[in-house]
Amino acid sequence: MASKTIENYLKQIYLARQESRGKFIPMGRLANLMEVTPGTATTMVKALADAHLVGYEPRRGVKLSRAGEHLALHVLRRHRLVELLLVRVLKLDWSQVHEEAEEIEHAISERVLEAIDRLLGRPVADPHGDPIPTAGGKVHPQRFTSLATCPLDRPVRIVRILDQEPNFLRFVDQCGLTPQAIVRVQQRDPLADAVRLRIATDKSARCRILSGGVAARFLVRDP
Amino acid sequence: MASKTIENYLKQIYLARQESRGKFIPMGRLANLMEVTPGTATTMVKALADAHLVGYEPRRGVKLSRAGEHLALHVLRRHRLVELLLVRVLKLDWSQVHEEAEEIEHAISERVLEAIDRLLGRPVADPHGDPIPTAGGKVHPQRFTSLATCPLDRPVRIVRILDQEPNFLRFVDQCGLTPQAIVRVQQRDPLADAVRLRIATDKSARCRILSGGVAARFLVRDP
DNA sequence: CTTCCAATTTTGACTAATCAAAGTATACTG
DNA sequence: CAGTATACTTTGATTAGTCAAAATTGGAAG
Ligand SMILES: [Mn+2]
Ligand SMILES: [Mn+2]
Ligand SMILES: [Mn+2]
Ligand SMILES: [Mn+2]
Repeated sequence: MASKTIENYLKQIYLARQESRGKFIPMGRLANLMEVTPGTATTMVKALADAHLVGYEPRRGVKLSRAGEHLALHVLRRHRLVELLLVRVLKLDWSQVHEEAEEIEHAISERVLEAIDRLLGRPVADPHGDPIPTAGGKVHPQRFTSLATCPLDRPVRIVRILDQEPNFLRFVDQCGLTPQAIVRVQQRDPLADAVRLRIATDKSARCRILSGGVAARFLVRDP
Repeated sequence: MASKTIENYLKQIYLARQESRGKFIPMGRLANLMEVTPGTATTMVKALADAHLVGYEPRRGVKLSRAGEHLALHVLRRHRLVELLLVRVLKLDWSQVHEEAEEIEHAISERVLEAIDRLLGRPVADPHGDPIPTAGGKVHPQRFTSLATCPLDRPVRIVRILDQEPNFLRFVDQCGLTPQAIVRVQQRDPLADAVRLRIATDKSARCRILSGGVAARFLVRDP
């Protein structure tokens, strides 16, 4: 069995590659994500390479092998199913479940995972809208726009939040910008880097202004 | 935070002292329970003593300090609440939950624990009838007899099984000797070391024969 | 081309947890 | 009481994961 440490490295490498579409993750980036010194990351990655879980090219970076990606997806599946269990069954606040799942994801067996999946009715997304990989290790590729890029003056449905930071999530909750909410972007001001929008379900007709960077963290699709 | 290893040692010391009422647990016994070599147990216990979690007397053994017992009870609380969650909510077989909880008990926070406790309605016993320590670290002292010692020909209620071994628990399930079952001991033969009993809920009026040792693992009280 | 810098790798050291095997003390046994 | 068996402790070594600090390198800037 892969250790907790190994699982965390693989998951982090997987997630890092999602954003920056380049094949290799540089060591400095990985070290930052794992909150270790660069030397530690280098040492660890060489060990992972020996175990054929990653490919490593000195001074270029690291990328997952087939086996490594497979393992990373399993960890991600556990993480996201646990998050959903914590929210739906144990009624924890969605702003907190990421941190909790970070530990629990390493402690549950295939049996327990299957039981959670069954209880929740084979869900396809976690509380933040992040897709849950299948038991076979497949992720349905999402091609969503965001509040920073979607068409103006048309209602769209928020389907995913690309941020796990508790304070940010509490803010999102406050605004009513949670997944499933219907919103309409009214205006974008590129120079001010501002996005003005209205939340359909908010009767008070109040507008919200978000920066472009924040708006980009809300993925949306047609309602 | 205490490591997983430390939590397991403390819990094992606590449980070992329950049975053998002597104050000190000998190193050999602890090493066996922890499935490590005696030298490892000695080394570890000396570290625990330095952290004031146990008292250690060379060649006599180890016992929990106030702080150590407190921590052990917290681990036990997590373990037993997790077991109950797995059985009641996730519908896992009670023969398997002990092993599962053995890992999960180290991964859940106070927040998650409280949520489980709330969801389950502040239960006082786990699926095996083992008492769940309170958040404050108290255990209600149970004074039960067992099928090996209870009066003959009187109905009694099974309240606790002192064994976590999956095969044994499956056998218990099969017989219908699970907690809450009502049984009546018909006869004891000390020489043959045999206990004959009937399960009240079993219409077929079949008898079971258990050895004295096995019978002693079923704690009972008046129905 | 040289020079220099930032990112990376290497080196040496440390902690937690473990084992094998050698040494020691206690308890039993005659 | 001496001799031995058993339980325990000590010693030396190993593995996983980590950091600090020194060494290296690949490229950007002049
Ligand atoms: Mn994690
Ligand atoms: Mn999530
Ligand atoms: Mn455990
Ligand atoms: Mn139990």
